[in-house]
Amino acid sequence: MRQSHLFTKTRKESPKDEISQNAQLLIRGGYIHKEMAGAYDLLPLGLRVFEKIKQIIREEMNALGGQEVSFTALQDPELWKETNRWKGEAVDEVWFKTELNGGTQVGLGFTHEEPMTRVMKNHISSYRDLPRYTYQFQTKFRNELRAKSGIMRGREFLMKDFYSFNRSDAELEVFYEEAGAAYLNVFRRVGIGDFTYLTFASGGVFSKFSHEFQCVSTAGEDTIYIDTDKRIAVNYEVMSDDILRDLGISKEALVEAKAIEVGNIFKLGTRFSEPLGLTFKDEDGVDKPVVMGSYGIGIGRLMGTIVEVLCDEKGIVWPESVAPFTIHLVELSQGDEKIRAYADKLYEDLTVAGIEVLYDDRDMRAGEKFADSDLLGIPHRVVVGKTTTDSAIEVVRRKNGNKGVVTREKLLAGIYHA
RNA sequence: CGGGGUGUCGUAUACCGGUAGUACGCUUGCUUUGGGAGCAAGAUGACCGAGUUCGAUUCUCGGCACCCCGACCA
Repeated sequence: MRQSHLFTKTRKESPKDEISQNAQLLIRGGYIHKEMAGAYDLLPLGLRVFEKIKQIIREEMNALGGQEVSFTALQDPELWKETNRWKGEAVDEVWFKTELNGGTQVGLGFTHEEPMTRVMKNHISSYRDLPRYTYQFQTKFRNELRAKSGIMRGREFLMKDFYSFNRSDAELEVFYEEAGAAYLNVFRRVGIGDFTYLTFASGGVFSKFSHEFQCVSTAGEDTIYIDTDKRIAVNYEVMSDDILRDLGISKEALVEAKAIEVGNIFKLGTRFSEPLGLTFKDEDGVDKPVVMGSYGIGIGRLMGTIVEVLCDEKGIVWPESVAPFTIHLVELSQGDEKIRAYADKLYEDLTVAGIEVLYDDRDMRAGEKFADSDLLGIPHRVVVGKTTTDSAIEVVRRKNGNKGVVTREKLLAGIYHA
């Protein structure tokens, strides 16, 4: 991608209506645009990051046996009345409700347990049909009383929601552990593994605990207590001596921290299968309710968290796995046609080699190009200038500023640092 | 939802009951050129509505929007 063709521009100043670091940097870099409180547009760079994150999650969910689907946002009130969740007060008034032209009420989904369960009724009738796992990347609507923290808590957001359908609590238990491990894989792969802890949290009405994945950050809204040796944590909401005893954690070992909830997994049991009539015949011909679980990750929140946790005073620092491009090629030809031609050719060759390159071919001063490059946070900056030769091309690593030279041959082979 | 605050070019800000200024960005020209250049010339702005007033961007009221604190957060 030639940067001169990219329709977005960077900004020197942060918008005054954003306090959160994630939104400030993403807006300044032209990754996103704020449409209204709690609703953001993804611009080309932002969409690229989003798709990278989605693909990592998709791979992990597929490895769990998940089958990808995509459900409608429109929700049938009758279905939700069966689980007693159509009433606004039952769900903290997060419903966006609207109506069809004829006056029929519909809702915009804030989660999908009900419709997912209903669809599975058409396909699950025997123990031979189980287990089954589904997931989707789907837009959720939540009418939050107060949107805040930039893209971390929006009124419309893309969520990966995964649903498990098992024969028994024991079978769910085994799967639940696998799902937790897959979640840790996701957070490791997107670059925040070192800061993210499996956290015991309230199980609500369904079970003793649910598990959250909490990423330590001063931007977090939750408070957790971390056992750094065991790499687990307890949410302060459920913190008590009894819980610590159950978990075999000593109080002295705990460190308090603010954290961002980047994922959450729940054992639902038969909370939805019973009222909605999702049952199967077991080997003895007896009807039993399906045992369910649900597993969520907010994609935008995860993107915001990566920004919050890894950025520095100059801007965003993307891990290679989710960066919009791998290389930021910056030419400093300043009117020198030879340098310009060299950079053009290098851009073409890198692209042909299958490397994702953002090519800053704009006619600007070096300082401005470097500042933009730092702000955008692409992992490797390749600088083509007066001193560039095939045997010595300058590469700077964004995350630590380390500067080195590499041959053209190595660069095209995907080796960016000597 | 309770409390507090703010709405001025694209962005960030200033001033003012009587011609709305600055910086960045944008256009044109010249000079410059490895860390957000200089000079010159331009274009672009008062959230909406009502009221007070000779005159309102400024004061008052209402609306809307946005931000912050709290509450909330399967």
